[in-house]
Amino acid sequence: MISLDANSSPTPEELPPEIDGLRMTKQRREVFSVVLAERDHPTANDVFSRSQKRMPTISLATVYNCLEALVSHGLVRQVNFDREPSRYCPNLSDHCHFQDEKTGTIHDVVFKEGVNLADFLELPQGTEVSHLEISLKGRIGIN
Amino acid sequence: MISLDANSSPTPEELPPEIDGLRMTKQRREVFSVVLAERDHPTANDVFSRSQKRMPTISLATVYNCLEALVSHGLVRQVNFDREPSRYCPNLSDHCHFQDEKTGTIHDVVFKEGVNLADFLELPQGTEVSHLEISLKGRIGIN
DNA sequence: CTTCGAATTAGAATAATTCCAATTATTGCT
DNA sequence: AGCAATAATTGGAATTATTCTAATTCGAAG
Repeated sequence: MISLDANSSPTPEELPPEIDGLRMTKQRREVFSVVLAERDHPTANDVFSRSQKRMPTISLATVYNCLEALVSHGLVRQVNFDREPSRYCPNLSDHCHFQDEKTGTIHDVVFKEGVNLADFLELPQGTEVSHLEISLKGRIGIN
Repeated sequence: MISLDANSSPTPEELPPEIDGLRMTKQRREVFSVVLAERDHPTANDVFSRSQKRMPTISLATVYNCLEALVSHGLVRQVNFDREPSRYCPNLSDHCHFQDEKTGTIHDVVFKEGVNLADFLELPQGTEVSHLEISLKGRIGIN
């Protein structure tokens, strides 16, 4: 299991050759380590420019490919706000996202203990939810 | 107040010359009536082609302008699913959206009675939520 | 009727993302 | 190890929803 400890994220070299059945190529390790390192919900472009520091030959298409691979294998979450560019989040715990309207910064927001979807939504019986995204926007009171 | 009755939506001519301080031009009335008429969460393009039936000279840019005006005046809601084209929804009651993965169809999902955001989210105190979007994807059980 | 700001229009521009075809890397086999 | 088959990477072109621009038209107010 990959550490989600804020103070020590793995370097690309520290990542194993395979995670959850996903072959970790050099580029995927680089991209994954970038997403793990700064948990600031970077866009694909952000990931691209950060990756280029260590791996100047990586291409933007590859960054998109790697992110897509990581997302579809459940190692990274894709975060969308309206029509803004997608962002990427390595926090796999159940949470949603709040965007500070002032700065654009995105914060993780966790659900209260024991909260369950079916508890607050009038879903038709038999509905299977495979994907849920909750996006909030507003201002943070305390600064 | 505009009727949200599914069986009788207003024709453009029936819409007043101003709603909520928004001047209702011919085009805005046309666009609004289209969104009110078929509550199937059309994209801007859908709205464009439907509007063209009655008003062949309307332009896509105008449809975007009108939708933006209606949205920013709170007469229509903009609905986003991942990176798909935005869709538009005239249902102003508190609800969220469920996309059937099989068909792509979007359904309104209402909250259970008396449910409140703060009840299930661990929001930092003083946070002001100005905008909330909940998007679900999955399969509908009963057919 | 004229004026003036707002709305509309067609088309160009933008920007995120995806596609494509060619190259390169990696795996599995013998 | 050598080789074939498969998968990943690459750069650049293509796509597509949306926004912008500049010119025209509309409509309300005087």
